[in-house]
Amino acid sequence: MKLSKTEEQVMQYLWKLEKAFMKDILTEFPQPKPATTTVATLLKRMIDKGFVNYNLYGKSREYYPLIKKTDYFSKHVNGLIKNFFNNSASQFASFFTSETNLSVTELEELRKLIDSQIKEQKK
Amino acid sequence: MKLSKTEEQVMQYLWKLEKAFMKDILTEFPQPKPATTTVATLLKRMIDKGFVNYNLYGKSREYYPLIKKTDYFSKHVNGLIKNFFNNSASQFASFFTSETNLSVTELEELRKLIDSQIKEQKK
DNA sequence: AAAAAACCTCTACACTTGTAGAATAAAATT
DNA sequence: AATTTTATTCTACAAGTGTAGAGGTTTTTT
Repeated sequence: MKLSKTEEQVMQYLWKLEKAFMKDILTEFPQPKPATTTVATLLKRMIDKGFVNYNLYGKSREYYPLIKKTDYFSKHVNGLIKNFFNNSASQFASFFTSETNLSVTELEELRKLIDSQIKEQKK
Repeated sequence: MKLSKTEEQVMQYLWKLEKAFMKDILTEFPQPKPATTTVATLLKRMIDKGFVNYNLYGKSREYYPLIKKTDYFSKHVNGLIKNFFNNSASQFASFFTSETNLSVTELEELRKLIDSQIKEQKK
């Protein structure tokens, strides 16, 4: 099961806030804010899909994500990789470095990261 | 305008084949193949969306993509980056290296690529 | 030429998504 | 306590998607 674009947006807020009441979520939305009922519908759907749950405090619900952002995201990226690069992450990586416009600084940072990854894995 | 998941699949075949008659596209699909009419519908929608066009050879159409895979893909990835990493490609990159499981060899390859990118940009 | 296969458009239909009003209940404010 | 605000569920509806049949035309095969 997958979240739709807008549901993903709500998810982002939940990941950011960790726990949130309806009100908090609405606060996060930029103008023009959607109707409360819209967000309520989304949350309900997300609960149905198993991505969100809530705790009851008295009678108000404090919503929280059931999946970690990184987990959700890896699945996402892996789907992308599978879809576009015949499942080759390295092919994707090479595409990525050449096609997104990272600055030299960012590239150097990235190289540093890769180096530490390599060291990590060689252990 | 965006392609749906299945349309993307057809697009993949078109990118691979470069040009293709209906028959060629159907051949690409793994079992169980969709009905011809299904693919026809998809192609029509893709034409409407402006992603595909065709040449007439006698009375049969040879379909071809109007957008390059890399172009389509960068848009895609950039959307992803915007969505998940507040528009920071480097943040995405760092996530990417740590969360996808690239082997040491692949990482080293990637580092090589980055190095040449850096050189490229410093010119 | 007759039959079979291929292909295109139209139509259809169920499911998902974006969006929100109506109705209701509960909570907060005056 | 009365009013206003907030939250929740139901209902709704248009647009998009996955899937394919019916009908018509063309091309290929027998």
